[in-house]
Amino acid sequence: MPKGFQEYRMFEAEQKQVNQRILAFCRERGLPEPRLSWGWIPFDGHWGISTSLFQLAAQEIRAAGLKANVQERATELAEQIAAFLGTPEGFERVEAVRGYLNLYFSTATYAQRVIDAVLEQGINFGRGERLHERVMVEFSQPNTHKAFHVGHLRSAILGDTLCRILEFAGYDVVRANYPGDIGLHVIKWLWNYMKYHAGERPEKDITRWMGDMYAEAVRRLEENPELEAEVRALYARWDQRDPEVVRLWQETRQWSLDGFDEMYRQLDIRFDVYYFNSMVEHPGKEMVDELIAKGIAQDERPNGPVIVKIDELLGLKQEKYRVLVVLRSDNTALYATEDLALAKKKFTDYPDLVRSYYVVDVRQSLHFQQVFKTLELAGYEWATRCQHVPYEIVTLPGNVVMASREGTVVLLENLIREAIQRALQVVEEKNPELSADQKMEVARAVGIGAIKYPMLARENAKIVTFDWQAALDFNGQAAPYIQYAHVRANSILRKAGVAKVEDLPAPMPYRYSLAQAEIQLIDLLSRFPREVQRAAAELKPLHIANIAYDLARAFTDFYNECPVLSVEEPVRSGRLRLVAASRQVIANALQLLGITAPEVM
RNA sequence: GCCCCUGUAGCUCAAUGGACAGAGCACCUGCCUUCUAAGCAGUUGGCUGAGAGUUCGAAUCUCUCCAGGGGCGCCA
Repeated sequence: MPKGFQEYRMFEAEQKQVNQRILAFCRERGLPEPRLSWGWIPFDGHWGISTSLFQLAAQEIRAAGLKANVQERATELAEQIAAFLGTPEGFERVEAVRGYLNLYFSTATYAQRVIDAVLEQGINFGRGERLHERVMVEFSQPNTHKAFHVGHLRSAILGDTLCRILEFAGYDVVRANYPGDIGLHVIKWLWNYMKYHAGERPEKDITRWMGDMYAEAVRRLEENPELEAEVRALYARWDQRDPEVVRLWQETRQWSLDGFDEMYRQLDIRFDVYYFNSMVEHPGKEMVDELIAKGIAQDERPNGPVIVKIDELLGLKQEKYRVLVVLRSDNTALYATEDLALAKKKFTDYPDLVRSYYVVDVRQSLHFQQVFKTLELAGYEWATRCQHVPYEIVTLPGNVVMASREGTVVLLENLIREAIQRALQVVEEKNPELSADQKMEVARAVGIGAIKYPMLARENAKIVTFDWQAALDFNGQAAPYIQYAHVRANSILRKAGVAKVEDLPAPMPYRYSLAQAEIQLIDLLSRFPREVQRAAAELKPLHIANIAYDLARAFTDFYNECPVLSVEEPVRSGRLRLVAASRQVIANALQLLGITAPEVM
């Protein structure tokens, strides 16, 4: 649990006070010290804190060595405690229901507290106190000289959102990219280019062009396997750092990087630092030498590779980490070689990292466990601060894995274009009076949001199945629904002449009787900071996706049931402030998801 | 053979160890002179893969099965 977690509970003080009283109650009756776990009342439209007394009842019965009915005793206790508490300061009502104790907040003051806090803190509502702890998140490791497809999107979106959440939760975050800019795939690409396309340059759709060129190279080599020799020769030239090859590699690599930049820009994803695969090739080999010198790695060259028998070194009887190959028998580097050096480089560049996260496909779990354990064995104290954040892949319907070679890919460029195009059609239909620029702006927000949301609104460990129909469906539980709630809130405020917080009515206690929808909405607003901390602690954007949708739904209920502009004072002012607060928290949640909150739709 | 993940409504997914397991999609029926219908209301839909255990209480924790997916010495 991050430091200061308790502070993110908005009603901590009240809860403590009630806890004290219940403690006094127990002492008075000679009951065991209760261990109460407080939660919110789990019914829509009910607002307050709640605990069960089953545990206390069970404790008591056990301590006394009695055989009694816990359910009945808990019910009794709840009733007795409710009577003992009366109506504590700040609460409106206390009720005992079947072993549960529910304390309802005085909405007049608590509603004001929540709404005022949101409006005062604005874009910072929900932001955790700065922890002065730095973490690095490595994500979106795209291969240059290849296509970028929807399968590659999850690491990019998940990583970006985790960065946003961790930063908001209070961490100093370093966003790292790790492009695969060298390797056999690059050499094949260069070979094809030099032989058949010398001098050509990509005009537009750079990434697609790069991908097509790679596919062409693969096809040529499949059709004429004897050409492999040329590729090997070219790889040798690269290894010698032949100036012509290096120059061409640099130039063409940049084309890919330019293409990626364009996609990152459209997706609103940025990086603080780029580590390139090519940067860690030689340092990795040096680390392998070091491992051999330390007696951790075994050198079987030239008849075998350099390996680390991790289980043996740890003295494990059962296989767990198995054997990691850290260098090929021909002295060429593997991913493992490079990952050793990369991990070290990260901590050399940022010695104060408390965590070094790797947002990478779950299939590489064992690989990372091996690499991190090897580094630990080599005596690097920071090795235990490295952590793999696994996620499941994106497949096509029928559990078809996206693979460029199989032609089973949805190119990101196509998806973005289609999504925006489709969104534009819908805007034309729904809101024809907007200007062309506005329509395009909305279409981008909606199209990109629709792409991102499904990748974030499920467990990291669950496969996302991509299908066009679902991706382009803007109805229901999806980003546009949340964006639409934001737009509706915005619309009310606009009509009320509220352009900024200062235009709102003054802070006020909510003395009028709040509708269920209002209570539900305020309750959710108050939960947002907790969800931020939870998402950060568990590394799960899902929690933010859920609260964002819940907020949108609660606001939509409110919108349908509670008129704002046409209602009498002081209800009008109170609701106006609630609308402004709702808009703010929905916007904050969307911001964490990397989804634009539009003003109009 | 060893290890990891998943199994909840027809489909896609939620659910701080707690109160009647909830949404969306799809299907059906309604609702635009009232703050934007990308919306809302209603109807239908479940022995949470099976079994045991821990617990006052299990979709959630443990174990054993079953089913599906993934990983496991020179792929990335």
